[in-house]
Amino acid sequence: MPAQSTHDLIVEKADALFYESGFDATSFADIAAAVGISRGNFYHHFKTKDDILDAVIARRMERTRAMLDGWQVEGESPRERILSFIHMLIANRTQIMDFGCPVGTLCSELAKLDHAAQGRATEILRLFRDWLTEQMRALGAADQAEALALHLLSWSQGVAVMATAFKDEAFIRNEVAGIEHWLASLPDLSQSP
Amino acid sequence: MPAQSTHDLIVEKADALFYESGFDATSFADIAAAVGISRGNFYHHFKTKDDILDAVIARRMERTRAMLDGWQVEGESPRERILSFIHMLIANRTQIMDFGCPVGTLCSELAKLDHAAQGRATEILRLFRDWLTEQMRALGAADQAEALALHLLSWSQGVAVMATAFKDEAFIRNEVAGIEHWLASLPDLSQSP
DNA sequence: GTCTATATCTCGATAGAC
DNA sequence: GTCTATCGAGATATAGAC
Repeated sequence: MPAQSTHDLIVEKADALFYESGFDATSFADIAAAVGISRGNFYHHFKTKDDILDAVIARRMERTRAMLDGWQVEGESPRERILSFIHMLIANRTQIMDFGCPVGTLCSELAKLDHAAQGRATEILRLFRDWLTEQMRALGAADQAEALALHLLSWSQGVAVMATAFKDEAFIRNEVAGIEHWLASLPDLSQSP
Repeated sequence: MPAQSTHDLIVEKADALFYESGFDATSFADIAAAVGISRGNFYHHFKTKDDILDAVIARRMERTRAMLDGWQVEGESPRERILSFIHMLIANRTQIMDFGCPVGTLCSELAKLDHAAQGRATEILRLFRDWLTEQMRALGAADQAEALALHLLSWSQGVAVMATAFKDEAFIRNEVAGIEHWLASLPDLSQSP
């Protein structure tokens, strides 16, 4: 494995800080301190804060694609693959209770800032939507596939917001059980003629 | 109606700006400009920015209580009252697509800022939770009442986040129809012996 | 590619005249 | 109760030595 470039290290640390403290509240000094370089050195790699945001969003896009590809290969059925998505809420529960969903909270913040990158952040959410739509279609949902995908994505976003506000792990587990029950109740029409 | 005091006017304008731009991104200068007073005059009314936040949260608590009381009086059944809650998503759809839910986004932002007022913001959400729990109990949900209330609150939060990200009014209407269907499917046990 | 030093701006907050 | 003037801190961003 090659040594990580300063450029990539900045993006990695900025990604974490934007998640944990928000984009606006994270300063160059915060990122520089996390990376271990001086503030001045920063501008050799990124000219503006918005450039870093673009790089962070691009990184999240890449990693999301890789994660979805992994679930696609590992899952032996659409239902199993959708469960991989759902179980993110359990796997990341501690971080979610502290900072919410990385994508949902970024979209909400950029909306309030009326930031130009708002559309690019939504693209990450669209990756999930399209992947889930594909799984729903494989379940035979046909023209209902996208609505079901959006509903599931929305459900997970609601759980994340509530978990952050109430810091309630039992609520997360309860809702995840509810989602699993809902998924199981969806009829599988893919074997029909 | 008495003339509105400068104090109350500051809180009203700050409330709107915190919603539309976020707490952190809203400066004293922004609020002062909206109210039409100088920055210096500000500190006669509020000593710190956190004091304004506390006043804004208190205002939202009051107004939420008043709204819930109104629904309680106007609604002729628990089901009707719950519909009043659900239809907020339709009535406020334009603002929600621009800025999300005022309460949910505030809780998320304060969580990332690790702000001391985080718990007070959650109290607003708790008002909705407890009121909805009461309605569910009136429907005969008994020990499931709070879980149903949290589920509905979570559902609405998810719709708000998604609506903000995708700017999709059809999605809101679709989900509201789904919530109405879910509500109608809940058995009413309140008439049972 | 990394550093120090600095410019400029805006922030929250204060002092004091009226 | 409202204003102007100003402080110190910290923000983004730049210049230039090494």
